[in-house]
Amino acid sequence: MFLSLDFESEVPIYQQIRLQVIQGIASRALAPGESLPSVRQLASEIGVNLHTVNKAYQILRDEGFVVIHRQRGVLIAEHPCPPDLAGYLDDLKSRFAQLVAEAKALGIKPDQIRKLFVEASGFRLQASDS
Amino acid sequence: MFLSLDFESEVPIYQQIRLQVIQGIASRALAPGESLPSVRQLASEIGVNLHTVNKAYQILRDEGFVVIHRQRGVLIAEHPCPPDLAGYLDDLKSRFAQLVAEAKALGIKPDQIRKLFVEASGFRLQASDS
DNA sequence: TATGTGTTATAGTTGAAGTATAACAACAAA
DNA sequence: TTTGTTGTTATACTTCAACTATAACACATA
Repeated sequence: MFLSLDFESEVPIYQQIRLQVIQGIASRALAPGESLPSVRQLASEIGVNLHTVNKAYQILRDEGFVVIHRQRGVLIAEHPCPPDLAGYLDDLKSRFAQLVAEAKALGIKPDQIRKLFVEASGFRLQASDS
Repeated sequence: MFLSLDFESEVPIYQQIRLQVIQGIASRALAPGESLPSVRQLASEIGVNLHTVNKAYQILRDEGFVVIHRQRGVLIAEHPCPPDLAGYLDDLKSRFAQLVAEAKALGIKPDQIRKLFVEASGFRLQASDS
């Protein structure tokens, strides 16, 4: 599979799995309706326990990224959506604010912060373009 | 002091301290050269152990936010700056990218993501304004 | 019936987070 | 000199998250 794990990282394995599945959805590498490996299959593939993979899948389900059918397995949701949209947007805004505050506190110029955001997001600055 | 801690949070106490000091610097509530409470003083104030506060201070020092003098205590750096600027910028960009990827994967429209970033940062969209 | 899903239960190891005490080194002030 | 304050270090302990290991269960399908 497409996963690359770092067992030395301070980021828990189940979080690394979660993050990369999310990246896969965002980059269209994982399409709606597509099935993920079973918990046992993925666990065996990456050399971790069944429960570690299961934890990642449970969180992805709770967050609205995937749906889980008892026999069909774990599928990318047709239209991924957070259960509490307003709450999610508030939270996302807070996380943006924390990143920006940290950069500001370290003397990074607003122009550069904006530039990093644009590069990271692929968005154009101006509303005139896509 | 200005700290508000949540002992029920999954975010470690030393991280909460760190985050709020950073916010204080970014918001100018904490000025360069200003001194923070001593480890014992702050620990007693918020009802935690000396080592928990010390851990937060050590990290803030390693990240370039504060300087620590053995007797003068902990001071906000005159010009806070990450020890490895290039590495920090790369990391910041990755963190932006992860937030954006997550929002995209959840079907949040680019316009709304951009709007949240603008609101969170206080920046204007266009380069024409400050 | 056999196999492959996710799910649940139990028990154990490892390491981070936090606490509790104590002591040390360095400087400032009484 | 003595006292007090600073950060620092050391040790030991508790609690809990992360992860592992095994086993069993419920459900659907081939």
